[in-house]
Amino acid sequence: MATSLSLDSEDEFGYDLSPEDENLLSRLITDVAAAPTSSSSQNHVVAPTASDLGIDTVAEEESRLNDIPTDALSYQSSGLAKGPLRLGRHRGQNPPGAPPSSPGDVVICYPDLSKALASNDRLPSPPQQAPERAAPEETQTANDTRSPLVRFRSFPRKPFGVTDLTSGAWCELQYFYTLSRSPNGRKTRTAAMKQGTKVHQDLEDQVHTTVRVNIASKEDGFGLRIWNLIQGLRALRDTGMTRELEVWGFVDGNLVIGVIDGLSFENPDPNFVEQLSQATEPQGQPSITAYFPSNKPANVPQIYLTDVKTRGSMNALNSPALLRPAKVQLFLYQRFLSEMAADKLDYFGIFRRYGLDPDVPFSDSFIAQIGSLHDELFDVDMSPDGDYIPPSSASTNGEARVFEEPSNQTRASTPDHVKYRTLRELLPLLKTALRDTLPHGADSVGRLLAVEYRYRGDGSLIDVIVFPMDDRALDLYLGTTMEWWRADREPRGVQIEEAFKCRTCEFAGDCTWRSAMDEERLQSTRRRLASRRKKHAANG
DNA sequence: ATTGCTAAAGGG
Repeated sequence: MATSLSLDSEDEFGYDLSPEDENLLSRLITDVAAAPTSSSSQNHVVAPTASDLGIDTVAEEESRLNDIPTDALSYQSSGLAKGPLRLGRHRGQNPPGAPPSSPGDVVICYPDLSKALASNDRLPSPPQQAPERAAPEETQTANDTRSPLVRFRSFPRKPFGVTDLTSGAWCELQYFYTLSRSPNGRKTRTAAMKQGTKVHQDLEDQVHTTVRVNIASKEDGFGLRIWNLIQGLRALRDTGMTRELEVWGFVDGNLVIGVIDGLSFENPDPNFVEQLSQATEPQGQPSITAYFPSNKPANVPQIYLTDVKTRGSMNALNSPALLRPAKVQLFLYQRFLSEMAADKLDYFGIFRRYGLDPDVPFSDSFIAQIGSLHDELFDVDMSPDGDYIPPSSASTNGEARVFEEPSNQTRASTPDHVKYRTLRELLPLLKTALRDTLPHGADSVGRLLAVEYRYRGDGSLIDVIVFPMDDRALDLYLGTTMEWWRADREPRGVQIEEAFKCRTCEFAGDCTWRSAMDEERLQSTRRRLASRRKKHAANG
């Protein structure tokens, strides 16, 4: 095809892919399959009729705080909950301890976990600790022989994010430097990134409003994330679209977290369908999206995934190098959501990875707060005749006796009524929401993916790039990118054709890649010259 | 008004 990955045939950069693999990999770069679609659909600002609450993410996830006595840290944190935009009525009050936040008047107030984090995780050593004879494991950050996977993404550290897996599509070495050299293992935020965050926030605010929820345990925290997911799925089903939906999946047995920018029932490019069927895997069962008359794709409503990228100029040009990480990103989202829709996700594996006990009851405070947002949490109204049903089953293990004090007004709903008290009990509700919104399993998840380029100035739509899901390309990419995470090989720098990336890289100064590359080329040239000399000698 | 801190992604 037009451009290969520019893998040098002499393997100068350490690649040793088969021609077929090489071809597949190159598709990641070159397959800008669709011409940019018109921007006619750019004002589909969804009126947030808003029966639903989508609760935004939580400051939890500090499962790594495990080795620190949690009481010493006074593990009292909070997360953000998002509610409908126009919320005429308020059900219930904020529970005691909760700030007087109301939808529309959003209070963003994160707990200060920095000390807890610093002492346990990211920093090589606690600052107050004497430098004398520091633990050898803590000091040798430069020549640490452990794999990046073990060093940076194993318990009690946070799991993989989709970003972890896509960053290598830009430059593996840059990401490795980010992980190992940056203070918190993350990239320095640029002004462009901050603006991009704001554009994303503005978009999300069109469908959600923030409410704050207090978190008293890590189980609370993950419970909130599940509630968020449920509410996001319902918003998708009820309004046709939602934003910032969290998805989970496993790659090589590793948990990976992702957040899908946009989900909608609207096909990003209806004319693309025929081409799409050719891109799906030929073997295996014929996809329902195939063009055979018997399996009309139009009969199955599908939700389509979008990722928003903001640009600094209205006439932003898109190079394949820029698109490649976004493709991997959307491929991963597509796969994860498909697997969740097909009920193939191992939720208890997720709990295990986070060190969560699926049977630990949510905190009283958390239940009260969620209960004020979701009536369904309680089964008060669920009995057919409206009678109060004693929680006989619930009290069998004694867990129902959480409130022993007489309940006051805000605790009118006793835990006896609570239907979803634990992560385990919450799971069926999530599975139901997945079935309701994606009733055809993986076939409910569209295989057409879109990158939406928006102008950072005002968020207006610049361009949309549409491309099909490509499982083989994703598998191939994951296979190669996991190699360096496992330390089966060194992380690679950019190809020489993409050296422009180094211009904006904060590690360019002491990056060894270029000199190493020069050295390799030098030796390669020497080899070539040597063999040529031999040849000459033989001939002459 | 904007920044840092949890999340992930944020841009190039």
